[in-house]
This record gives sequence, C-alpha cells and structure tokens, in this order.
Amino acid sequence: MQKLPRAFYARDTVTVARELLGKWLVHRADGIERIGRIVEVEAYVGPHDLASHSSRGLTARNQVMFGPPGHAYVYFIYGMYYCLNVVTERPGHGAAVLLRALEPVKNLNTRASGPGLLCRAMGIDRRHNGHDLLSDDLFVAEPDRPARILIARSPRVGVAYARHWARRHLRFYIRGNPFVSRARSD
DNA sequence: TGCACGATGAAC
DNA sequence: TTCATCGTGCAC
Repeated sequence: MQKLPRAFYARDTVTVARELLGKWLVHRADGIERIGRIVEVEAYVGPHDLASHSSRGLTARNQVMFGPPGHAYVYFIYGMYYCLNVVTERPGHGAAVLLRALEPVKNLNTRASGPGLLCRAMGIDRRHNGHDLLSDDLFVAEPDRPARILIARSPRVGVAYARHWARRHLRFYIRGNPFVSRARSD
C-alpha cells in the first residue's frame, strides 16, 4: 500500500481536505487490518477560524494541532465519542482536517458515517492522539484503484457558535456517496 | 474548585 | 427535541 508522505499534509488545509476524499484510512491492531475509504471531511484552517479548537490558543488538549503535520489529533467529545483529525500545514500553525465518514473497504463491521462512529468502527481512541500517520499501524494510503469523484461542499456540522465561520463552506464530501453522514445537498 | 457546554448519535 | 456522559476551559 502506498502511504501518503509527510509532504501531503504539509500544505494548505483546504487542499489537503479535498485531496483526502477517496483515500484509504488504514488501522492495524490486534492482528486485524481495518480500512475505510474517506468520503467526508471538514477543514479547520487555523487559530483565526472560530470553529477550530486552535482558536483558543495552545492548550494541553489541542497541542497536537500545533505540532508537525501528518499526525493524528484525537479528542473526546460529548462524554462518549472520539473524533479523528489529521494535522496539516507547518508546525505551530494549528490547523487540521476532521475525518467525518468512511465507506467500508475491509473489516469495518459497524457504520462509520459520522466522526464518532468512524472512530468506533476503526477502533481509534485517546491512545492515538499524537500518533504519527507515517507509522505502520495508522496511516492514510492511496486507494488500490483510484476512482473519479465529484466533490460537493457545505457549511461544517455543529459549529453554529462560530459566528461568520459557521457559514463558510469548509465541509467536503463525495457527491452522491451513500456513506456521507447527513443531508447531502447534492 | 465549580460548572456550563461541546467539531455526536440515537431515540422519541 | 431530548438525553447520555465527561473532559475542558474559564469564571469565581
């Protein structure tokens, strides 16, 4: 499998978000390889983005976002779910892409449509916060057979508090894909 | 030290 | 629309 290089992540966050669509998320644990095709993401572009965890500045919780690109930022939310992000741009920038939904490819036994369900289905939790995505047990790879896709965009989910940033179209998904997590304004 | 609330999901 | 469930950030 062709693992994405560090340079893929060390770019403009919106570009990384769009190009992650169609790629494979791979997690190997306990002798099981789980693979999902990324069909929905959201870009959190930096500390000036009022919807981003990095907008409050560097804290113990979000420090991975301010670290080097190509690492996993995993946080715990609503007392019961984890969310997986990939860190982008340059060290110190504070941006990431939230992975929101996967289409099952291999060993995904439960639904992975929605960021909380994605982590549950892939077996990802707090242990993976700060994990290097150039490792051999958690990474993003080129798909076996790349497909032509159409990208749709919309406002991000659950960020109504973020004033004008709530209206920015920073959610990207594969148009018409049935595994996208909600209202697909195709 | 306390407390309101969240980048969610499922049920009603 | 409500609720489960708990860590975080900020107020006091």
